[in-house]
Amino acid sequence: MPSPSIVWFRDDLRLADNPALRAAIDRGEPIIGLYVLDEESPGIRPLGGAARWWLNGSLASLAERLAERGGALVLRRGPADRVVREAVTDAAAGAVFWNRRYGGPERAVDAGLKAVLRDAGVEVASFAASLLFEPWTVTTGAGTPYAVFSPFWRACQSLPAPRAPLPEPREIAGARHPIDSDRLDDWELLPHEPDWAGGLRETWEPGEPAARRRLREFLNNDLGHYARARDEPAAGATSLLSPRLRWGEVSPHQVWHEGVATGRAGKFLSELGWREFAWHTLFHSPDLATQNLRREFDAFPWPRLRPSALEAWRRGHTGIALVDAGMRELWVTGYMHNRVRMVTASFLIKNLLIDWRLGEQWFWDTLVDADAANNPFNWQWVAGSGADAAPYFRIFNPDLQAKKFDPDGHYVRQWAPEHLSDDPPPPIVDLRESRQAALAAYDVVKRAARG
DNA sequence: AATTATTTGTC
DNA sequence: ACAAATAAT
Repeated sequence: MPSPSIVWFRDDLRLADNPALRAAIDRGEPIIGLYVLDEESPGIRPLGGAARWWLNGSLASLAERLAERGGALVLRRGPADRVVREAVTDAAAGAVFWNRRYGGPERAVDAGLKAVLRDAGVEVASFAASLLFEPWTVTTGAGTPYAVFSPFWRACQSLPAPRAPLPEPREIAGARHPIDSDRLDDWELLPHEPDWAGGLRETWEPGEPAARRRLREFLNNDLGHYARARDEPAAGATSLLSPRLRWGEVSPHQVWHEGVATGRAGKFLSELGWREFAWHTLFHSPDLATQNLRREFDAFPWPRLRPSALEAWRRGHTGIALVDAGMRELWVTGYMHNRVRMVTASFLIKNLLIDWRLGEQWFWDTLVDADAANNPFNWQWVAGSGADAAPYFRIFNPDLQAKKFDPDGHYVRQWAPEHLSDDPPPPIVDLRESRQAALAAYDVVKRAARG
C-alpha cells in the first residue's frame, strides 16, 4: 500500500526551489499538494482584499502546474491544525512536508502540528525556503537580535552563502485516489459587487511562470538603471518582485543567486537584505504590527483621530500631489512605488499625526505584497518607533520629494493629474505647521525617554 | 531611506 | 545675489 506524502504549500507557491516538494519527490511515494485557507487559527492575520485577489490567481496557476506534471493541489479551509490532520487521515498519508514560516502564530500552529503528527507516527519535516538565513543564526556578539541594518546585513554576508536554488521538478507522481478538495471559486477570494480588481488584473499576472520571467527581465534589462533610477516613481526602474516574493512564486535564493551571477546587483541585493531584516525582526518581536518596537514611543501623544483626515489619505484626496498620486496608485494597482510609500506614510504619521498602525492596516488591506513582517516593519521604520528607524526629526516634505524624484511630474500626471491643472485642490493640512506639530509630539517621546 | 535655517563662498 | 557647505532639529 502506498502512503502518500502531503506537501503543505503556504507562502511558497512554486515548484522550483521548493525543498518541501523536493523532499516529497525523494521519498518516492505519491504526492498530494495541499493549501489551507486558514482564517481561524488564533493570532493569524486574515488576508487583506488585494492579497486575496493575488492568492486566487497564484493558486490557480500552481494547481495547473501541478496537474501538468501529474500531481494535484487539494484546497481546504479552516484552522490548519485540524484541517491538516484531517487531510492526513483522508489520504492515509505517511509524511507531511512544509517550508517554514516565521510569524509567531504561524510557528505555534506548525510546532503543534509537528508534535501531533509525529506522535501519530507520521513523518514530518520542515525546510528553510522563504528566507536566506534562519533568524536564530544571525545575532550580535552578545547573542541579541540586530537593531541596525548595516551590521545585520554585514553579519548575514559573513555567514555561509545561501544554498543554490533547487531545479524545477519535471514529474510529480500524484496519488491514485484523490481526496476531497474545495473549489477555488467557492472560496470567493475575488471581489464582486463591486469588482474593484480591474486595475489589479491590468497590472499583474500572478503565478510562478510570470514571476520567473519578471526576475529574468529585471536582471537582464533593468539592473543597469536600478541604482540611479530606483527612487523615481515614474521611471519603472524597480524590480516589481515584492508580491512574487511575498507569495513565494520566486524564492529569495533564486533572486540572490541570479543576482550575484550578474556581478552588479549589490544595491538591489541589499533590498533583499531589508526584507530579510524585517522577517528576522518579526521572528524576535512577533507583535510587530501592534507594539512599538521601541517602547518609549508608547508615550507618543497621538491627538484624537479625525476620521475625515484618515479617509482623505486613504482615497488620495489630501490636496498634496505626490501623496494623492501614491494613494491612488495603491488603490488602483495594489502596489505603490517604494519612495512614495515612505512619503505617504510619513505624511500620515507626521503631517496628519495619525497612528502608524492605522496606515499599516490600510496598506495590509490594499497591497498585493503586504506580508506580516515587511509591512509593519517599514511603517515602524518611518514612524521612528522601529529597528534602525529614521531619526524622529527626519520628516519628509512631500512637495520637495516630488521636486526631487518626480521633477517632470510624470508620476503625478498619471495618478492625480488635477494637481497639475490651473485649479489644483487645496491641501487639507499646512505642511509647515504640521511639521512643527510633529516635532513637538516627538519631543514628548524624547522627554519621556529621558525623564 | 531628510529638511530647514544659517553660515560661508563666489561673483 | 545666489550657490554651496554646515549646523540644528
